[in-house]
Amino acid sequence: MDQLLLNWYYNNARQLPWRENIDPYSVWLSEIILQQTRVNQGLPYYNSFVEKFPNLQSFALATEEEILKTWQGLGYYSRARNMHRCAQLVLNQHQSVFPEEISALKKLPGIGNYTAGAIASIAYGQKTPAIDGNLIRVCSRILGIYEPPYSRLMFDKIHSFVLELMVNSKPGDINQALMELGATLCLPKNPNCENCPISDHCYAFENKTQSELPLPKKKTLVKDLFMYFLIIESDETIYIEQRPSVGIWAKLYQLPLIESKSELPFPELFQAIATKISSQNFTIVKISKPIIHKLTHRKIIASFITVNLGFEHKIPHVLLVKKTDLNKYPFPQLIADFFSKNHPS
DNA sequence: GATCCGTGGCA
DNA sequence: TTGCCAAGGAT
Repeated sequence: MDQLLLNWYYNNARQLPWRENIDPYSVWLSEIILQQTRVNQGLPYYNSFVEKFPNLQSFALATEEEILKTWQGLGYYSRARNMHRCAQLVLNQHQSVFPEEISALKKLPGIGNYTAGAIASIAYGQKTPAIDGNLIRVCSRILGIYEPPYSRLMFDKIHSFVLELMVNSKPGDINQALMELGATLCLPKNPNCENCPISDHCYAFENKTQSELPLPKKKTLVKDLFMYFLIIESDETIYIEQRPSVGIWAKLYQLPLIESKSELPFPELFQAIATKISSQNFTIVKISKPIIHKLTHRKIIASFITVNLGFEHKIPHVLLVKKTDLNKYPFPQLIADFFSKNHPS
């Protein structure tokens, strides 16, 4: 089965930049970017990172804010912060070379079971399965695994199956071929079994049960979150602030924010604004129609409130910046969208 | 093990 | 329009 799979892979693999010159830094960079992210979405980011930070040293010596700015719009920003810490650790403790041992790789920030396996197998040729969502889907169908996805039992079954495929084949190619199969043919819905090189070996294909494998994941509860952003600006300047170092959009920048788990009635909102800007001397010019911004686990209902400040009042704990400098700060997509519509650079 | 952490494409 | 979920990791 490994030969069928690899023949298909070598003839059908997409040409991707991280597959051209394989080195640990490129593998690491691409694997982190592609966590929970489709190739089409991550590809331009990979190219930007390689251009700005062509090697591990340049990545490690950049500032965290530069990394976050380059990451802006890709989501799951802890990946960017962890990558920066990881690069500095590799630079300072591993002589700028990623370790080969799975156990050592997993100690690095942002590198878990999957990514450690991917780096070890693709960059260093070790016989180590890299089990991601694609392998969960592909292997659960091939083997007919009716276990909860991401359960220990399922990982163990997939691990031993993939290990067998690697006995006489290049491990990095086996992992990538299974992922490529999952990403292009063995899709969650309407899999393209007609073109699958190993459908003759597939339990789900034989039993026509592709649609029920793998078993569905638990749905995450989505809670409402109300955000009231304050637009406090002059012709050339505007107030922004940095978010806390934990939680949603950690360390990114935004307009001064009032946040609530429920909708704020106007009197409470008015009082919250006064508290936020430490002044009663202001007027509300306009409140935008709410914008819905969906995260995995939150439905954000965002309003943008235009506020006129009293004469020469300075707001504590926020930054007064030139609008022409806004492109230097990393913003969440919600805020970046606002600026692109209202302050096109 | 369960929850937190983005964004966007697609049916 | 809504739901699904993608080359997952940290806590």
